[in-house]
Parts: sequence; structure tokens; C-alpha cells
Amino acid sequence: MDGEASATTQRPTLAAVAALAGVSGSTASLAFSGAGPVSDSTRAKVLTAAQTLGYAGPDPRAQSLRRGRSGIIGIVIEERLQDAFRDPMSLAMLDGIADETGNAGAGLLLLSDIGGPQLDIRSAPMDAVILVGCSTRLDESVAVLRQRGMPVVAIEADDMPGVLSISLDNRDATARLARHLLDLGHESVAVVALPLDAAKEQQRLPANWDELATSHTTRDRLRGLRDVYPGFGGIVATRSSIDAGRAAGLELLEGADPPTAVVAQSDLLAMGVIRAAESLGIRVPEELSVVGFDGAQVDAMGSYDLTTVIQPAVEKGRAAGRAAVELVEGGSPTPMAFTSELHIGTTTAARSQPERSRAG
Amino acid sequence: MDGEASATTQRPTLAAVAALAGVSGSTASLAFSGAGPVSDSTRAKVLTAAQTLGYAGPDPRAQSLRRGRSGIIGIVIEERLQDAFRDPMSLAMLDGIADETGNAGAGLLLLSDIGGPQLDIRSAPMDAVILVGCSTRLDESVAVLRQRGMPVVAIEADDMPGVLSISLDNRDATARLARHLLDLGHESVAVVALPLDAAKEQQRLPANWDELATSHTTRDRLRGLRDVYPGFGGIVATRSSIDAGRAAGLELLEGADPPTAVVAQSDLLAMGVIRAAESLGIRVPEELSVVGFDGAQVDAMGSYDLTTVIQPAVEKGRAAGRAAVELVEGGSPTPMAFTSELHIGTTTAARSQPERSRAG
DNA sequence: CGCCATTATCGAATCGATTCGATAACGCCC
DNA sequence: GGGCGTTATCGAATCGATTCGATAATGGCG
Repeated sequence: MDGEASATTQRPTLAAVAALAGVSGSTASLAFSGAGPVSDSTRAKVLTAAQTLGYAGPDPRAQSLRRGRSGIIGIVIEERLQDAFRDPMSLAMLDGIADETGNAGAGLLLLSDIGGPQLDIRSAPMDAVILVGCSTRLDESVAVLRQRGMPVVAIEADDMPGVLSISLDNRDATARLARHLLDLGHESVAVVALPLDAAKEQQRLPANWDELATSHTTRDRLRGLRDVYPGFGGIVATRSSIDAGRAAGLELLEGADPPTAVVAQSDLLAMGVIRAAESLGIRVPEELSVVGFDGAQVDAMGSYDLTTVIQPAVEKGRAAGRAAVELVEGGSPTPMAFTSELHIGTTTAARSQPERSRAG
Repeated sequence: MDGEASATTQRPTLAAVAALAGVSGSTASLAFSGAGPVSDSTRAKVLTAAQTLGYAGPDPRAQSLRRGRSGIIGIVIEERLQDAFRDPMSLAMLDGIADETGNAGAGLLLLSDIGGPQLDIRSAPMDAVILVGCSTRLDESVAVLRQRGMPVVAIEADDMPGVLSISLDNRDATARLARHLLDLGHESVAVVALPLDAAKEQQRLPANWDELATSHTTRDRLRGLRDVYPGFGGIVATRSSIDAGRAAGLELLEGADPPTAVVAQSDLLAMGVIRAAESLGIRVPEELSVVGFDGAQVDAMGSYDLTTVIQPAVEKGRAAGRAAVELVEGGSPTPMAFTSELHIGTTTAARSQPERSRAG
């Protein structure tokens, strides 16, 4: 007798099951995968043997080596998870992605491209990658992935060869918001911008933002604003949150020459700006118009109906997930461009008349 | 010549690199992994060959088969991602987990145990699993995982053999909150509970909640309240959110015989209850005391300083992540029990005198 | 000068399954 | 009853790396 198998905590292998069932390994495999003709009696024998041995099914590692697929799709997040997941838009997208990839039987592997000896894009066993919240510096990541022959989907990034892009009309949508403000007579407009790059300190928007920005989304939205208000200025917030918006709003509104309208680059930031205005006794929209971006249903929005553009975040995620799945299966999905929808709420109004200015 | 390799889009293998470099496969492997003595000149040759062929490093699939490790830790979420990620506590824990597993060089694979042909706990290539937001019905999941010989860490679950548990003093902390209310003279206390199970409809708390509840956290916290207020009743909210809290709060406060104090099972729910009170013209804390749970920094908390218990959510996640890593490495970490800290804010006050009741 | 301890390299086995081509068994029809 | 098309099963190759034990080359030391 060979009583050596039970000493270690080794799981039984398919070969062991086959041996016990008295069939060959190939037949046992067929019996499990159902990918071939197997008689009912044989299948039963195999299944019984598996039961006896406590065989939990084929080892996924061996399977993925043989099949050349792991069933895993990587998602690259550019920030700390906690930051990424606080943003309702990221969440919505993630949910869309999860929906599609889940339906296709794939799992989602979270990867961050920052720091650490982490399991990273060069060593993770995945079949495709989705880049979320893309910055322009992801070129390196893409290079690595291309070398690995890995299909890549990018959400809101520049077009890059070999990368399937899912885009949003950030520029145009912002321009539409700006034009709405222009129609209302606003001349002094300031932005509360999303971070330009990884450096997260609040600052005045530098004049050369177009060169500095590594975040596509931020840059494109700023461009949209510039299309309508060439000389606009503003503040760069530390992140997309109500608190960051309030801080930025305070700096804007308490400074010299406060604007009559603020373009916030997210609904959370917009809500923060409104808070800031409230705390300074500035009425919205009578004395200050505020617009956002996203169409997030911000809890705590109170009685305001924010003027904003509504982006199809879940759909964007869905599209990305679907594209990734198609790429894995050898298909060639087409890039998709999504458009946002202007929603005019109660936070914008015609510019108050100059004669109401105090002193003169 | 054998010009057949370039036709397909096949990635080069380590063997190809070794061949070009004129060394054996084993040596090439050593050169890459650094796990053995290799002369500098040989290493250089190998690296050059790799460069030439565009070799992107060892195939993770083959690696994980051979090594018996994939570097992936699975996280089982019991709800839709979107739901899970909306809860600040889940996020904080996730962040703690990600921190520790990331440092250990492991990636996080998101798994949901609901529906679909998903890559699931029986077929995902992972080294360990962390169960988050555990319900009592996860016994089946645990059975599957044990059969696979997979290390399992569970956060806030019953003790189960073979499962390393990370627990929180849900019951005791709730009892402390309740005692605080008792000290303030409150006799009529109602709960706004977290969902008892997957069914997500708002309902009156059934009398036999102790049997019905499949969520450990919900049940243990309810038990804590019962320890102090044996006959309490209340509402089961649809989820942990401000909106759900408001809805539940309205039902409680508009109903017959409204309570003088509400124990909400999360800070978000508590905030919702406060909102409900505000909209009904009921003053907090003068006419209604409200306590929460979690110690979440709820944006939009306004001027309230919520009485609650602060749980170390990030630390809980860290502990789970660390435990998972240790289990993978063959260690035997010990279970951990975390405790929450009572924070008395401005949302609780002594019960208003009965003579203030209207009519009689 | 010869022996032994290092150091660098190699060959072959191994991880655990899948899959292709071959073989054997079987019933069918003319 | 013999040839043929099915159906079930098997053997062996393969996926792409890692690693153990063996071998060859190198250097130090007595």
C-alpha cells in the first residue's frame, strides 16, 4: 500500500480521481467539463470517485495555463481605493463594468498603478485590462500591457494605438454648461477644477494648465470652459468631494473680485461650493450661479436642483466591460463615445444687476 | 529556416529567450527570478535576448501553476458592488484590506456570491478568501472553500471551524449606547435596523427577528439593544443610507406612539432619521434623541455631532488582510476582536418631561 | 601540484489540467 | 456477414514556467 498521500494536506488531483474511478485522466476531464462524449455510467463513476476523495473540481491555475485564459479582467485604478470608491461616478462605472464582466463569467481584479511591490499590471494573471480614471502618464502602463499582448480598454483617455477607448464628451458638455451661463449674462465665471494630477493640494488654477494637466477628464472639461470663456480662472480642488468643493468655494468667494458664476467640475464639488456660499450668506442662485458635472444623485443636496450635465456613467462602465469581454474572445469591438445631457435646475439664474454692488 | 513563429501573435516564451541567449531554460529562469547564482555576463545575455524578442517576463499563469500560488486574494461581497461600495464602512474596511494585501504583493479579486455564471469561489484562482459583510447563510460558501483547501478569513461572522474570524463588539457596543439612553431617562426607544437579510423592503421589525436575521451584524446589534430594552420595536430599513433612514424615520415618527429615542444601526441611517425629524418639526435632541453606529464622518452631517460608537473599520480591514496573507504563507494568525468606542455628541439629551405632551 | 569547496550551468522532472489523434467497441444496413 | 459510421475511451503531447540534483568549471590552500 502507498499510504503517503494523506500525510500532507494536498488536495486530490484529477489524476487521482481518474485512478480511483478506473478511467484515464482524459476521460475524467471530459466527465467534468462536459466537452466530449462520455457515457452516463462512466460519468457517474468519476463523480462518485470525486465525491469520495473530496475533489473540489479542476485546479483553476492549471486550467488557466492550459486554456490560456484566467477569466480575470484587471481594473487599474489610479488612486488609493478609498479615494476612487468615494466618487459616485467611479462607483457607477465600476458597477457597469462588474455587471457585464460578471455576466460573461469573468472576475474583476483591482490593481493600482501606484507604489508598492504589488501584484501589478506586469505580473497579474489576467485576460484583459480596463484603465479607469486615466491620466496621460499611462503611456508606460499601456506599453507594458502591449508587450504582454494584453487587450486594453481605456475610459476617457486619449486615443492610443492598440487601446480601445470609451470616451465622454467632456469638452463639449462643459461648453454647453458655459454657454448656458453666458446666456444668463454671466461674465465673471470661475472654475473649481478636479485635480490636474496626482499632487493633491488646493491651488489657484495655473495659467498653463493645458500643459500641466495629466488628467484627461480635468483637462478636457477645462478646454470646454475655455471655448466659451477664454480668460477664466479658478481653483484646483484636492479631490472630488463636498468638503474639497467647500474649501475651494470659500477661497473663490472670499477672494478679491468674486465670480457671479462657478463651474464646478463635479456635482460633489458644486454642492461644496453651494455650502460655501451659504456659509458666507451668498444666495444661490440669486447672487451666485453654480453648475456641476455628472448628474450624481448627491445625498444631502437638500432642496437644490443642481444645474449640471448628466453623464451615462453606468453605461460607460457597461460598454467598457463589454468591450473587454469581446476583446478577450477575439472580437474587435468599436470605440464608443458617450454624450452627456444638459440638465437645467434651480442653481443658475440671470446675473444680478450691477447696481446692486455695494459701494462704488 | 523555420519561419512559423511570427505568423501567430504568440508571445515569446522563456524557452525562446533562453535559446536565443544560448543558455538553458533553467538558467534563464534563474536570471529572471534572481533565485540562484547567475554570472553577470549570463544575466546580461538573457536580458538582451528578452529585449530582442520583446519578452515581457514569465507568464503569470504558468508561474502560479508551478508555484502553487497566484498572488490573488478573493474578496466576497454579498451584495451588488454598487451597494457594497456606497457604505463608508465597507469602503474603509476594503481600504484596510487593500493596504495590507497590497503591501504583501497580492491583488484583490472581487467576487460576489449572488447569481450569474460568474467566476466564483469554486473556480477562481486565488490563494485565500476574505468574506465581508457576512450573513449566516455563508456556511455553504465556507464548505466549498474548505473543500478547495482555501484559507478563509471572515469579518463579523459566527465562529466557524477552519475560518479565521475578525469580530466587532456589535452587541456590547449597542448595549452601551442603549444604556446611555436609559441613563437619560428614555423609556420609549425604537430601532432603525439594517436589513435582516437579502430581502430589501422596509418593514416593521418582526418579533422573531432573532431567528429571521441572516445578517450577523444586524442581529448582534439588535441583541445588544434587547439586553437593555427587552421590549423594543422598530423598523427595518432597506439599506444603510440617509434616504433609507429618512424613510424609516418618517414611518416611526409619524406612527402612533412615537419613541423619544431612536437607535439607528448606522450613522447614515441616524442622519436620515434626523432629517425625518427635521421635516416633521421635531427638534433633535430636545424632543428626540438619536444615536448611530460606525463613527463614519458623514458628509452633510451639518451642525450635528452624532452620538454613536466609533468602530475601527480600517483596522478591521487591515487585520483581515494581514490574516489572509499570513494564512497564505502558512502561518496561523489568531482571531481578532475589535471594540468600538462610545462617542457622546449633541444628538442625545434627557427625555423631555411628559407634561409637555399635547392633549391628555 | 593535487584535492576540495564553491560557483555557474544544465537536464529532466514537475505543477494539474486539456485536447488531439488514435484505437476499440458497437450497431446498422445492404 | 462484412464494411462503415458512431460513440466511448485512452495515451501522449502540451501549456510555460520552476526547481532539484548532477555536472563542469573555477579558485584556494596545504
